[in-house]
Amino acid sequence: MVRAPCCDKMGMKKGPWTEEEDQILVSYIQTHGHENWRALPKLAGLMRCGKSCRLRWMNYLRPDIKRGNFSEEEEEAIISLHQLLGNRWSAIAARLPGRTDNEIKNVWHTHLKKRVQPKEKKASTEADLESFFLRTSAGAERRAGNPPTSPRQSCSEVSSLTATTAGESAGTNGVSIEEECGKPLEINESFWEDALAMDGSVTSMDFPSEFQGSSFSPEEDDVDFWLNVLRDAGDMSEMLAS
DNA sequence: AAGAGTTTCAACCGCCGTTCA
DNA sequence: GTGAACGGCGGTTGAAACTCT
Repeated sequence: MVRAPCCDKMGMKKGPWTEEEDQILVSYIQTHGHENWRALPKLAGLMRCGKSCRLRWMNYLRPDIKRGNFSEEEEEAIISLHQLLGNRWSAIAARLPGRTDNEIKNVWHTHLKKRVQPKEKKASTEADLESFFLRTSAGAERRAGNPPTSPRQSCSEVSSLTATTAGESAGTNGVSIEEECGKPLEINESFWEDALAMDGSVTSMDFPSEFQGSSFSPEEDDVDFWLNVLRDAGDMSEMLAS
């Protein structure tokens, strides 16, 4: 079966947006919102595809968009996040307020990619992931009152870890990291509080050093952030192992 | 000054996951 | 259970701007 195009292409305008089109779109969204992108252009009187309207709004017309060049701190954050998340631009953008996935993707391909040596990148990412998981596992053991485990886990062993979301197997307020031959380790709010309390800062977890800059310090109570990082790191370790 | 080559970035395309009838 | 509709995402394109010769 052939899927229908996202909109009727007949008569739809393409290419750069004019100031007038921008004003129409902004005015319509401010008044009516954007519950249905497909229907929006017709209702607003724009000869544009709904997808085109959404892209224009999301990337350029939203009031919370930060314009202008990226700061050094933002660029460093992108490089660090890219090492961890790969080409998941929307996930990276979610950590940089006011920046869009498209903008980050562009700045990566035009500036930042050149800065990162591919071999060095892979090696450091593996080391960072190993260190990260060692610390998180150790933290859970420590919290459970068990002595630190040894020997060290290899990166391939790390890749056997899987994260499951709260409610699936770890109760109502946590994420569990299940090892292939061990009991589930519960990663919940208390875990992170304990980890943060090790010396009073998130950097004490030995999380990859790039994340320790002041421009990229999540709030200590931002548990969702760390849970997402954990899931993302799990995805990344699988990719590295393959 | 002008043509060629390079860089930048807004926008498009097609795929995927989710929702809903 | 199935397929259409839709939003969202990452890859790619191409015109404009810029730099070099």
